[in-house]
Amino acid sequence: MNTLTRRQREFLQREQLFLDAARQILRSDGVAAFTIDRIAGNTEYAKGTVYKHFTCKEDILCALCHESLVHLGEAFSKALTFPGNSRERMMALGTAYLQFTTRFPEEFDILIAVRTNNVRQKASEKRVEAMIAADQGAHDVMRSVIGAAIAAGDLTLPTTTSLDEACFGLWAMAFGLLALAPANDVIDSLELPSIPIIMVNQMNLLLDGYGWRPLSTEFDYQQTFARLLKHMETLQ
Amino acid sequence: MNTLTRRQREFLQREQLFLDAARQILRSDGVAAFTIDRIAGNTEYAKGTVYKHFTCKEDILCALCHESLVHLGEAFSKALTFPGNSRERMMALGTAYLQFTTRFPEEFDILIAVRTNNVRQKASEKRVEAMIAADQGAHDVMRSVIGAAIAAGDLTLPTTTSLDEACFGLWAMAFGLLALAPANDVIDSLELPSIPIIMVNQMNLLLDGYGWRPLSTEFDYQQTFARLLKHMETLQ
DNA sequence: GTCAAAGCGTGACGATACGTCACATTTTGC
DNA sequence: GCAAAATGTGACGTATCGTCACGCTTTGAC
Repeated sequence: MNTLTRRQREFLQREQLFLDAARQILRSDGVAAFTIDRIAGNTEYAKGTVYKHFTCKEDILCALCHESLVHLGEAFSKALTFPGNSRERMMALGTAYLQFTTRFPEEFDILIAVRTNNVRQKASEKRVEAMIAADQGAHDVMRSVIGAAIAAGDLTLPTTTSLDEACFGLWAMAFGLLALAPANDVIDSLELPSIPIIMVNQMNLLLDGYGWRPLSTEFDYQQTFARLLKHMETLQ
Repeated sequence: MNTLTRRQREFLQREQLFLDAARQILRSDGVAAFTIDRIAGNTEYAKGTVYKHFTCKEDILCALCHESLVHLGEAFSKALTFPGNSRERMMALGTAYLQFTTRFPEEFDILIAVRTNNVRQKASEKRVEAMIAADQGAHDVMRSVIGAAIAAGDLTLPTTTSLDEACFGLWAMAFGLLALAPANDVIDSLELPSIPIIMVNQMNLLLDGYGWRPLSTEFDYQQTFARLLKHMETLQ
C-alpha cells in the first residue's frame, strides 16, 4: 500500500533520475561539465522541469552531497561487520572513508566544495538540513564505535574531552588527510608514502594519543588494515 | 638601483593593485561578488587589462591563494618569536593558523576551494607552481620546528614515520579541524566546545600520540595557549 | 462520457559574466 | 620627429543561469 499518488511517485522517480544523471556527468566529465542544460539533455527533459525540483545548481549539489553522505553512512555500517576489537572497528570506519574517497574522487570534491559558505547560502534550507541530517547519521555510527570502546574499557576519554569532540577530532583528521592528499601528490619534494599508509599511521598516532587500547605498540594494526581491505572487497 | 624599467614596475604595481582589489571584494562582499568586471571597475581599468595579467578567474584565485600562503608563512615565522620548548613552538604555529582562518574566513574559503581539481586545472601553470612553492614555504617552517624537536631530544619519530609525513599529518589535522569547524557550528546536536579549545585539545592528543615531550600530562598547554594568544596580539 | 480547473512540462528569453580581439593610444628607440 | 612595438580598451560572441507565460495532460465532479 503506497500512500502516494502515481503522480507523486513519478515526481520522486524523476528527481532520482535527475540526480543519477547529475552524478553520472560529474563522474565522467568532471565539475566543469556539470550544467543544468546537460542534466536536462541527458534525461530528455526540459530545463524548466529540472527547476521544478531544485531551486538552483547549488541545490542539486547539496542533494548529491546528501546522497553521498547516506552512502558513506551505509558504508560505515557495512564496515562494522568486520569482527575485531573496538579500535579495529574504528579503523574499519577510516578504511571505509578512504575507499569511498578514492573510488569517487569527484564526489569527494563536492563534499569539500559544500564546506564553503557560498554553496550553503544559495541552496534551499530543506536540502541543507537533509544534508546535515545525513552527516549526523554518519557521525552517529562513529559515535557508537567510540561509545562501545568506552563501555568495553578500551578507551577512557580525558575529563576535558566529550565524546562528540573526540568524534569530531577523528573525523577532521581523516577529512584533512583525504582532502589534502591529492594536492600533495603534486609536491614532489615531500617524501610521503601512499595515502593509505599515511592514513593508517596517522590514525594510529592519534588513537595512541587517546590511549585507545590496545595501543599500536601492543598490536599489529598494519595487519588489521590488510585484513580490512580484503573484508571490504567481499562486501562491495 | 632597480633593474626593471618604469613600465615593468608599473606593470607589477598594477598586478598588485588588481590583487588587492580582488581580495577587498572577497572580504567585503564574498565569493558571489567576485567578478572580473568588478575588479576592473574598482581599479578603474578595463576588463581586458585585467586579462593582460591573469589567464582566467581561477588564475586570480590562485594568485590570491599564493599571497595568502605567503602571509601564513610569515605569520608562522612571527609565531616562532614566542619563547618556549619545542612543543610550545609547534602550538604557536597551530595558533597562528587558527588566527589566520578566523580573521579572514573568505580567504580560507579560497584555500579550501583551491584544493579541488577544477580550479587547479584552469589556472595557469605558473601560478599553480608559485602557489605550491608558497605552500612549501609554510611547510618548511613547520618542518624546522619538528626537526628542532628531534634535535633537542623532545621527539623521537617511529622508524616507519618520516619527518615529512609527521608534518603532513599535523597539517592535515589542523586543516581538517578548521575546514569543518564552521559547518559544525550549525549542528546544534553536537556538544562541542569552541574551535580554539577543540584545536588545543586535539593537538595535545595528536602530539601525545607522537610522544612529543613534555606530554600534556606533564605540562599545562592550556596556559601556553593563553600566553600565545597574548603574544600574537602584540605582534599583529 | 464530458468539461473545467488544477497541475505539469516546455523552451524561448532576459540577465549576467566570462574571455577575446581589433582598434586606439602611448611609449620606445632610432 | 617618426615608425614600430607595447599597452589599454570596451564592445562583442558565447555560455550558462534562472524565469515565466503558454500549451498540454490529468483529475474529479456531474
